[in-house]
Formats: sequence, C-alpha cells, structure tokens
Amino acid sequence: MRIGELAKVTDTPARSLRYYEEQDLIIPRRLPNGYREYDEYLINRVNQIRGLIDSGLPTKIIRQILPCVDKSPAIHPGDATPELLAVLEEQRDRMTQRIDCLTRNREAISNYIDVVSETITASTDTGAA
Amino acid sequence: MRIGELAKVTDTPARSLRYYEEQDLIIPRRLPNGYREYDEYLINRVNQIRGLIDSGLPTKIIRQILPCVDKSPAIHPGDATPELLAVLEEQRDRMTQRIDCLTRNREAISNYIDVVSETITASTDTGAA
DNA sequence: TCAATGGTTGACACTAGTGTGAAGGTCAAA
DNA sequence: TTTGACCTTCACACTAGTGTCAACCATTGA
Repeated sequence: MRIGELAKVTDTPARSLRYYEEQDLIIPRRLPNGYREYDEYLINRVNQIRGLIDSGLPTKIIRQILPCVDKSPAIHPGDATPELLAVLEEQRDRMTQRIDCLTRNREAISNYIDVVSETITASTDTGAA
Repeated sequence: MRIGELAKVTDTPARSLRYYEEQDLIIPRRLPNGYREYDEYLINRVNQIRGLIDSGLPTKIIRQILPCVDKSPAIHPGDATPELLAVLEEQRDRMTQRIDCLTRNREAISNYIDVVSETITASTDTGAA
C-alpha cells in the first residue's frame, strides 16, 4: 500500500509517516517511480508508534525498543548488547512509573466523575438549583 | 519554602516551576521581597504534574484535571459544568488507552529482557561465542 | 491532451517544554 | 561593606512532532 492508504487506515497524517521514516522507525520500500510502498504488517507498527509517542516516549527511545516489541518480521535477540539491555530495563521501569501515574490519576478522575454525576442527577431529580 | 528548595525536593528545574506557574498549574504566594513562597502540599502537586507531562498530557489538559485529582486543599465539585464532565471523560478514556499501550509494550519488553538474559546467561555458562 | 489525484522533496512555522544567560534585587555572613 | 548565594524578569534558542505550502513528477480518465 502507498502512503495515502496507510495514512487513512491508521488515521495518521502522511506527514507523520514521513517523519517516522526520517527517524528510522519505519523504512518502506520504494516503487520504481519513487513512491513509498508499505507492507500490511506496518499498520500495527504505526499504531504502536503513535501510542508510544502519545504516551510520552520520544522517537529515539521508540527506535530502540521497537525491535523487541515488534511481532511482525523476525525477532532477533541476537544483537542484544548489555548496553541495550540496560536501556530496555530503564525504559521498562519508566513505563511502569507512567502506568502507575496514569492509573492513579485516572482513578481520581473516575471518582470525580462519579461524584459529580450523582450531584447533577440528584439536583436534577429534586429540581434543586 | 522558596523555589530553590522546592526544585531540590521535587528534582525539578526552577525553570519548569516558573513555567508551570505561567500555565496556571501552581500559583505560589509572594513574599514581601517578591520571592515565590510555596506550601508543603505543593510538593505532591509538582510530582503529579511532572508525571502527567512525562506521560504525554499537555499542561492545558493537566490544568483542567488537576482540581479533580488534587487532594490537598478544598475539592470543589461545585463548578462542574457538563462541558468539563465531557472533557474529563474524554481524558479518562485517553488515559486508559495510554495505560493499555504502555502495559502491552512493557510486557513485550519484559519478555524480551527475560529471553535475552537467559541467552546471555546460557552462552556465558556454556562458554559459547 | 488536459485535468485531477496523489506522490516526491524541501522549507518555513508553530506549540510545548526546557536550557541558558543577561541584568538586576535581597539577604546573610565575613 | 563587600562577597556570595539565591531570587526576580526577560529573552533567545533548542528539540520534538506536526501543519502547511511550494514546486514538481506520475498515473489515470475524460
């Protein structure tokens, strides 16, 4: 598929797809006319990337963890240096922190929503101002 | 406490604290000489803010959800408009998405780390190249 | 053949958050 | 009283990710 279709199915601006390529997150093949050609399995990867960016990870980090997370083509734990291992462990821990922070705050928001909803419902029911 | 101490205990650049103030996330009192004066309870709030920023939330959103999440001074569900409620629900859902994405990827990384660690251990044990 | 559509690169601009430095005020200690 | 640490505002710059536009090439269909 070409960039327009990938953009459509992943709901991602083509501009971003080119940027991800520039950051070596996705390397599409090229058609004879120079057009980018994307394989099906890259749909998942794009969604993966977008989710991680939205969760605060910079592309530089995503590039490092992507091969470990990517299920599509060959997984290659062959070139795993101790340095990469250290990076991965650090990122795993940072992700844990993010998850905890988000979870705490989501619970608080949910609580708040529940309380407020009840209040609104009650005041509506009783006709109170 | 003044900005320097708050910066130290929260491990946050004073520059950022001033920026958060500019974004109406934290409004310190002012001493007679113009210095910023922060209450103890703001330590938590700073950590909250940093965690959320690190998790991908922009300050504009944080400003909206902070009153609902903040446990320190008075919680005021009084001024909860339906619009705010909608914002909160949307953010709650986006946070759920982030949590899911981070969780999935963290698991994948953990898995990878385990596999690679075993490989390294094994090759070390057997003396294999 | 010409228009429409979609692809290419390149450049400039913008927001968010932070780094950094200038120029200056405050205050405690020597 | 002067030094030094800490504070103030202002401003410029930088990275990351994206928007947007210009100028141009490719493919398709009327």
